[in-house]
Amino acid sequence: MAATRERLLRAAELCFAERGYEGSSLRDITRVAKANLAAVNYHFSSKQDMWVEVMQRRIGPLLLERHRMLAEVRAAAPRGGPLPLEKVCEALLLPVARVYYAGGDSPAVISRMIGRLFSEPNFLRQEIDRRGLSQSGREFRAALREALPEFSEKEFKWKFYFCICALLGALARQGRQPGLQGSMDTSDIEELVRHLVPFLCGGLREPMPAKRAPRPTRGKKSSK
Amino acid sequence: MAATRERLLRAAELCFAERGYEGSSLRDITRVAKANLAAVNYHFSSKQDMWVEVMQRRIGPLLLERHRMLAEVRAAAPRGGPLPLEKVCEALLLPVARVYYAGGDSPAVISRMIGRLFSEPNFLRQEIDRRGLSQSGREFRAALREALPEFSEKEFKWKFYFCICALLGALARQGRQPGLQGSMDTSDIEELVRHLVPFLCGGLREPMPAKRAPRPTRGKKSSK
DNA sequence: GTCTATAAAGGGATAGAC
DNA sequence: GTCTATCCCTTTATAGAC
Repeated sequence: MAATRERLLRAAELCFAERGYEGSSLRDITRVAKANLAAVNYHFSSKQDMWVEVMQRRIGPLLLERHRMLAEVRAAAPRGGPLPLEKVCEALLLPVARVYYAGGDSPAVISRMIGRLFSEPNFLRQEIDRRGLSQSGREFRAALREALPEFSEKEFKWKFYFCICALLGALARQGRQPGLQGSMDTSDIEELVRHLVPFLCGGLREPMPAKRAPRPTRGKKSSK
Repeated sequence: MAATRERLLRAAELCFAERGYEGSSLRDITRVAKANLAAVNYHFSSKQDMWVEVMQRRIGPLLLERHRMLAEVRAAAPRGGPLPLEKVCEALLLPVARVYYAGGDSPAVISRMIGRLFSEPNFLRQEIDRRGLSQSGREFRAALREALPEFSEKEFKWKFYFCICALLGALARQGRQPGLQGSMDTSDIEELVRHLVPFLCGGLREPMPAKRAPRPTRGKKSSK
C-alpha cells in the first residue's frame, strides 16, 4: 500500500512532536504506524530523509499561506506608512491554526512538532531552511520591522527574538506542560492564536525604559 | 580525583544544553570531560541520576534567589495593592543572570540547559519538580497574578503561559539561532534580561481586544 | 578512584524471499 | 510493497584488575 507511507508520516510526526528526533527510534515509529521496520528505508531511504519529508509537508503549505496573508496586509496598508502590527502578527500565526484541518490531522501535534524543530540540532534544520523556511523568516522580520519603525535596530532585534521565542514556545509546549495549563485548552490553536496576538503586540510595542542610575556591578546590592 | 566528578558535571551540562538528554551519549560526555566512560556510573550510578544532579545543582540556587527577590518585592509593595509587575518579572529573570558567575561557569550554557529542560520528556522533570521547581512556579504564578488583578482567570492563564514560553525560549535559544540573532549578543544574559523584562511586561499588560469586533480604539476595517 | 574489557540491549540500515 | 532475518554499530551499564 502507498497508504503505508502516509501512516509512517503521521506516526513519525507524532513521535517527533513528543520526543524529538533523537528520542524517536524507527522501531517506535513503525510500531505506532503498524508498519514494518524496513518500510522506512523503502519509502524514505533513511531516518533523516524521512524527518525532512515529515517537516516539509507541513511547513511548505504553512509558508505559502503566510506569504499570501502578508501580501494581503501589505496591499491593504497605506503606502509608505507603517504596517499594522496586529495584522502582521496574525499573518504570522493564523496559518498555523488554519492550514492543518484536513481530515485526520491534529493541529496540536503538528504545531508542537514545528515548535520542536527549533530545539533540534542545527543539521536537522539545514534542508528545511534551504527549502524556504529561512526566506520566510526574513520576510516576516522585514514586515515586523515596518510595523515597528520607532525602535532602533538593536532594540528591534531583541524584540524580534523574543517574539519568535514566545511563538515557538507556545506552539511547542501546548498540551504538555503540567502545572502550567490548568483548565485551559492549549490544543485549541485558534484560541491560542487569539490570545497570543495581543501578547506579542503588547511586548513588541512596549518601549524600553529609560536607563536608570547605573546598576550595581554584579549582584550584591539590594537597594531597590 | 574528586575533580573528575566536577568535570563530568560541567561536560554533561554542556552536552545537555547543546543536544538534549537523548542526544548526548555518555561517550560524548566523558570525551568532553576527559574522563573514563565508567566514571559516570561510579560517580552517579546512571545517566538519569547524573541528569538530575546536573540540573539540580544549577536550579537549586536559582530558586532560592528567586524566592529571596520575590520576598523583597512583596516587602516593598503597599499592603493590599497589586504587586509591581516589572519588579516581579525581574525577580523571575535576574537570578538567571546573577547566580552563575562563579569561577568558570558559563551563564549562557547553564541558562540554555535550563531552558531545554522543558523540552525534555516529562519523566526527566519529575524529580526536579519534586525538589522545588513546581513549587517555585506556583509561587511566581501567584505573584504575577497579584500584579495583574485586572484580568479574568482565563485570560491570565494564557498570559502566564506565554510569559513562561517566551522566557524559556529566550534562555534555551540564546546563542544558537542562526539568522535570528544577527549582531546581538544573546549570551550576555544581563543584557537579555534587561530587554526581556519590558517585553514580558508589555505582553502581560496588553488587554484582550473585544471579541470578534473591530477594535474599539481604532475604527478599522476587519477582514476575517 | 580509575582503568580495560565486555556484557546486554537497542539503534539504523540492508539483503533477499515473497 | 512488504516481510523476515540479520549485519554492524552505538548505547548504557557492570565486572574486576590495578
